[in-house]
Amino acid sequence: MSVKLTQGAIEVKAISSFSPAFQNICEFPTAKEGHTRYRLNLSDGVHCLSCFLLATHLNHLREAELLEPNCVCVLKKTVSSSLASRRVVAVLDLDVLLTAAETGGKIGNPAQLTGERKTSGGRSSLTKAPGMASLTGSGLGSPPPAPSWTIRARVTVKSHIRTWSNSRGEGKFFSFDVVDQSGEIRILAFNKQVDKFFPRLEQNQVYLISNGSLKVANKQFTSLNNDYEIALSPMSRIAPCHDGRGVPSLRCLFVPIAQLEDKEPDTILDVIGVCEEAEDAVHITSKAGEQLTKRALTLIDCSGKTVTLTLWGEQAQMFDASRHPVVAIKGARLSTFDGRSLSALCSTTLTVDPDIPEASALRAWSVTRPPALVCVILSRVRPVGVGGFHAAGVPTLSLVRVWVQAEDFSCVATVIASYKENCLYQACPGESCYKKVCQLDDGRYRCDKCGTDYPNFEYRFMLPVSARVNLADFGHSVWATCFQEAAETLLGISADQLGHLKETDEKAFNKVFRKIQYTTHVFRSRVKLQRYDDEYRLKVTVMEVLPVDHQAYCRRLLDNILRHARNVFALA
DNA sequence: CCCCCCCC
Repeated sequence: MSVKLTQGAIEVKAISSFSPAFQNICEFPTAKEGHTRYRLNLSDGVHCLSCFLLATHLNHLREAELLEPNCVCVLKKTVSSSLASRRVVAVLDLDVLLTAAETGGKIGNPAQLTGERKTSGGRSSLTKAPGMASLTGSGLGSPPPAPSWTIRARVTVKSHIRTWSNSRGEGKFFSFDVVDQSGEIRILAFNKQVDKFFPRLEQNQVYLISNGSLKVANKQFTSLNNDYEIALSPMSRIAPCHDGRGVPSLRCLFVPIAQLEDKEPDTILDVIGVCEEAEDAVHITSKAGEQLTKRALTLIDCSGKTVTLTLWGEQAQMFDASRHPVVAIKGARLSTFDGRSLSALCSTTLTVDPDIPEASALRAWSVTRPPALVCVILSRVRPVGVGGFHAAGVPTLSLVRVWVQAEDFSCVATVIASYKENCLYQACPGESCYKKVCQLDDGRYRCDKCGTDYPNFEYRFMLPVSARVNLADFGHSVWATCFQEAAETLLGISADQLGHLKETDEKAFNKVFRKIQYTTHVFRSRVKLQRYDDEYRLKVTVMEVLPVDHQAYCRRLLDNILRHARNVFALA
């Protein structure tokens, strides 16, 4: 097997416009704040250049020894730029065409180029700017070179102007977050730059931004996926850019709700979930005597876990909780209240029904899941012991919740247990009464509801069944009660006949129950949340037991989905 | 150079 290197490609500036094949000569790992980045020295057979920076999401290639010296790879996606008069090519995607063993050594005798340029300019992107700074070696101790990049990025959130006064002086400040296709970064403005830039910037607009200086970001105060921030200087320029094509609107790194309990308190993080419940906005007075408006939302995600998110001020008032929207929250603070909960900050971005795959997945999940899904409310889990962590991560108190739109639902479930004791009761024989009767001393049966004594009674069912519901990504067992018709269908015997067996043939009676164990049916059920003192319990009643006819079940499921979708999207 | 962000 042989492959041709793309001779001459190393010298081409517009390397990102095609997919050259290069041989890997060697790589240099660089460690920065715990992250390893690999710089590659690549050869086109004539020249080699060590300006190729492997995107960290490709580190596994190197670490799995797929990208070893002498292998040949094709660069499928790159972004070129030059910062500080030095060329850098970020490698975002590559395929290894030939392994080192297959090439059998270095191809040709390539001459090493330095990648330095006399002129520089062009457009940079957000992930590369920091990479550049580390590659030029202009770290602490030497003055940074004059920055010459321009980024085209969208403002996702803009802070208000804040003034400060402390031992280090006083001044005013605002910041804004921007995204482009490569990443995100926070941009800071102090004092004169506040006056100059604050009025020009609008959320969601795209700008060309140049001439700022990079500084290391304090991760304690941001959820942005960038180790750096840009501070604007008097030389900085910001111009509106009317071509926003390809510039995304928001970048989030969502933490599943179930994982919030593993995160450090006070972390700033991103969460997405369906707004299951929303309190009304309420006015409160803070400890500092400030009048505040707050509103608590309950978010739920595919894990079935929920978390409380508190919104403040305008965000609390403006939020429309009807129709249970998907809520993406970027940069909320994790607190330890009630186990774990979230609080929005001024810099928090809240997006309702965002046009992102995570939202579609949640939406699909929320309309198809059975309404009786049992949820542990993470926010109600009280920490045990010190430090706010749960003993062995086990929730000590959990409540069950019913999906707020609870109503009839159908699911396929398998019987795993049933109670034969007391599954039959002696019911009033009066028409459609069904009230339990008491035997009198004279052998007759009294119905308190009808106020009548009868010579006989009718056996009727009140059959508790534990059924396991299995859907794509979860399994729950639920105790449900089958009344007359449902129980007769399930057991395949009338209450009268079973009552007769109970009195005459215990073996045959027991067999009826053994026979239904591990059988699978469609259960059309009704669910209610009932409160017993301090405890909530789900009350599930089986309305109808149907054979598992997959075609019919799918139709029913589809009806369910459509019905829920109509509720959710308020379609006609 | 900010870093406050509330209430149960």
